[in-house]
Amino acid sequence: MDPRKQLTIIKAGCVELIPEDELLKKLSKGKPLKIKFGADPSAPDLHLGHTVILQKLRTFQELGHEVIFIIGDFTAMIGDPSGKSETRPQLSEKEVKQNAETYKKQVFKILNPKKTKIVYNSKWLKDIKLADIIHLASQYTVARMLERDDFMNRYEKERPISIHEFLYPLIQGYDSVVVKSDIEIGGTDQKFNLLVGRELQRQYKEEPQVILTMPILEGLDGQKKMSKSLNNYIGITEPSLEIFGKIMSISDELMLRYYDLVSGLTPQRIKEIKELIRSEKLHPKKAKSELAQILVERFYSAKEARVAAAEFESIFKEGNVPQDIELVKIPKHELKHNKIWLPKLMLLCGLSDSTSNARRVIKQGGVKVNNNKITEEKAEIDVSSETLIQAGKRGFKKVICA
RNA sequence: GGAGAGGUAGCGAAGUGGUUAAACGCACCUGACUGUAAAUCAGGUCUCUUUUGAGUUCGGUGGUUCGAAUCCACCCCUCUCCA
Repeated sequence: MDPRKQLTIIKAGCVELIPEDELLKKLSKGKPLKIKFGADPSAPDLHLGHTVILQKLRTFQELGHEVIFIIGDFTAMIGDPSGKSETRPQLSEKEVKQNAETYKKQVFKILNPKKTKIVYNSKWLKDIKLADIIHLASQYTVARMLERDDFMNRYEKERPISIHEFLYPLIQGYDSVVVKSDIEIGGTDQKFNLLVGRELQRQYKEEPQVILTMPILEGLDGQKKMSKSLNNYIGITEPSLEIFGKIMSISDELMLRYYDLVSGLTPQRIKEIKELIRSEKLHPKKAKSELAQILVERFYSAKEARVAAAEFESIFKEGNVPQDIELVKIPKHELKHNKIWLPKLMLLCGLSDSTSNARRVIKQGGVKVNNNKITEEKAEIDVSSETLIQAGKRGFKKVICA
């Protein structure tokens, strides 16, 4: 494809492309480019936030380029401090390996395996010599390290910065040298690291990579970045109804942001949708439902998306209960004359973390048993036959004695 | 190595001997209203206890005291300045 056309497609939705003219030059060579993406396997499951970049990588693949997917199994042991104002705990080798496997499996929900090369950076890092590291470290100064936002912030706020954290950008950059990447892509919080890679390639007499940063997706709260540890994420392996429901619960404002970043629609189409909402020709709830369907379709199928949408309506509009509810078996020894104290039951089937909490929720009117609201915390429930327990808007469990 | 500052519940931050399970803000949960949106209002947020109550919390360990997050000792951790 014409390099200029490619450039336009590549630029869509990205925050920065540094430098643009170099990319155009690389594209003009007419050869497939190596697109580097480094994943930190400390987060075992992929979520919607990761897909912002993965979709872009896929676009590259569709344009005929090759993705080098680096699993930072070695660097994970350092723990990139990006976006966090504190040192991350170091992971054990075993944890890292497990997480890396999960990653590998999930990534191909989006990427084309034929155009993806997965590599572990421990391959070239595990035997690296101290002398090499010293040489590498000599390429950068402390002052330049402190240019990085989160280092500077922590420095100013008198928060600890460990020396080994300085190694992270250096080693990540060294990966670029090793794989001879043409382009490296990352979130905006990775800008510094990506630039270090570019710089190092230059020092090691390689052609410097172009860097491309993508926006960071906000989590369900609309404030902080989406991450598993903040529990504000939508996992791509979550059940379809769960994904659907989570999208429906985000704010309208956030929905527009998600349209921009993860809908995969063309910029013109997104603009149209925004305009329709603004002029009240399209109800925000409808727009949200459409977005939810797009996403379920992406991770499952069109059919699954329709089913999820229908079921969602059935549950929340008509007050029905979901089709598939986990059935929890209650051991006999917990029962007295087939009955069990409700808070205890909620604890056993996972609707509450403690009986204290269960009691609170009951008192607040958030619990239904077989569709009858129970506000008496002393309630004893007969579980000799299958019984439906609801806690809050989303907690559904069926219980029966084993 | 020397001098100083600091470590309180998910986070931020009060509290400097007793009515403090610990103010306040954020976050989160439940209910009302809705579109499972936002805004708003009401209630809640250590654990156990089927009401009464109990137990464990304020970096760690000991101590003083009728009584400690608050006082003392030692230890661990963080930051700043000096070397």
